[in-house]
Amino acid sequence: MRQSLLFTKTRKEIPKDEDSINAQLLIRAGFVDKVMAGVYTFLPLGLRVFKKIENIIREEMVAIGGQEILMPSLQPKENWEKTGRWEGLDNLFRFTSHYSKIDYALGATHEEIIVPLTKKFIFSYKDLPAYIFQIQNKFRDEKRVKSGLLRGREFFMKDFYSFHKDEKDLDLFYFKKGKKAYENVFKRAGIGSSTYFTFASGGTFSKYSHEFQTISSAGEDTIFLCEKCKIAVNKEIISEQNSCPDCGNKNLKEEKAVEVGNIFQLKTKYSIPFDLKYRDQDGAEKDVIMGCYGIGLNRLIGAIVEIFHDKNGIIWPEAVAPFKVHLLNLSKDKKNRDFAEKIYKDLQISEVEVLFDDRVDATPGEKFAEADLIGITYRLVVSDKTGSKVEIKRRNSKTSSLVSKKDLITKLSK
RNA sequence: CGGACUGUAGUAUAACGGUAGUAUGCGUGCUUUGGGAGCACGCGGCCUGGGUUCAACUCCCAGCAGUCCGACCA
Repeated sequence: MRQSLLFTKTRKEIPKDEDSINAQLLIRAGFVDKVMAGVYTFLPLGLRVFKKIENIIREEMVAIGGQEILMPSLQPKENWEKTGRWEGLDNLFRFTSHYSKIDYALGATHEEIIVPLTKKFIFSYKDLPAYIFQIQNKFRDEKRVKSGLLRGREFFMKDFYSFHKDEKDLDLFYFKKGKKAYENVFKRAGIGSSTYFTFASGGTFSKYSHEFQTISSAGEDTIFLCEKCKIAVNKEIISEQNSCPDCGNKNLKEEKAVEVGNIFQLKTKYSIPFDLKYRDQDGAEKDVIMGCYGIGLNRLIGAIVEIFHDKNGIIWPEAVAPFKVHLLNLSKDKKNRDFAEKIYKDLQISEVEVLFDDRVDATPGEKFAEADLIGITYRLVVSDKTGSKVEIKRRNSKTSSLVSKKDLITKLSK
């Protein structure tokens, strides 16, 4: 993409209505625009990051057997009444149609839709297990939005639901596959080393739910972690569980963290209200056992920015950067400009994602400052100084090197 | 939901009970080109409603909006 054609612009000034680092940098660099408190538009650069993350999550969900669907945000009141959450969930957005006077909910989560859905297809033990997920926007009437992208009123979530014939099968999937898939997602998104499998409250019929907490001072949760086992305990249950659940270590380290994922064993909590049953081999009718697994995409993006930035801007992990390389042409000389154009084309031919700062009216300082702010992993520079070579520098490195175009393409296209 | 603070050009800010200033941005022209470059000219603003006052952007009240703290977070 040519930067000269990008309709967004970067800003020098810190937005006065954002205190959090993630929102400040994402707005300044032109990844998102704030519409109102807790609601953001994804701009071209931000949407590319979003799609990178979305694809990582999708691949990992498909890898454990997930089948992707897309459920609606607009939902009927009756379904929510069946689970007692029409009144019971205080951050559910509810409203009445002006024409029909019918009540609706905006989906805060999708158990109320997916369980009636599976009731139309799951009848027998032969239909189980089933794994279904979606990546979709959620609405929650938060009493207080905060911390930029970390807690909003509308946000995207990957919600995955598993359906099992018994608790043993759920357990097996939950701990062996579900948990592993989440670890893969966070590892691929670049935050694996700072993310902890965390015991938390909220288990429906099981004692605990499990969260994936990534260490950050911007986090609203406090966790106590066992560095040896890479396991943590949320402060909310620390009085009943004050040691590492794995090794019994009582010397836990206190940290602030962002909850980037959460998995629950729902068991029969939603299958019973909707009467979701199956016929077992022995002819008996039994309740379907469920698990659910969520990852907030906006929050994950915000957490990544909180963790990876410096005073000049964002430092995206390569797998989620909007582009792999940021090519800057600093020269006005036609020969050098043509050389930069050639590199741009060759990178595209080699399928290397590239943002090309081809602007003629921007100064070198401006281009460097914007490149650092945007935070793309590799910065390439063509200028009067680089001659027939190209300067390459990683965003998180202080040093650069000069390479030939051929070596450059080879290095970047693998 | 309770509390605190804040609303001034696109953005970030200043001052003042009596003509609203600066930076940045945007437009035009010239100069400049390895860390948000320079000069000149131009464009553009007091959240909404009420009250006090001769006069309110300024003081008071309410509303709306935003941020932060707390509570809440299936």
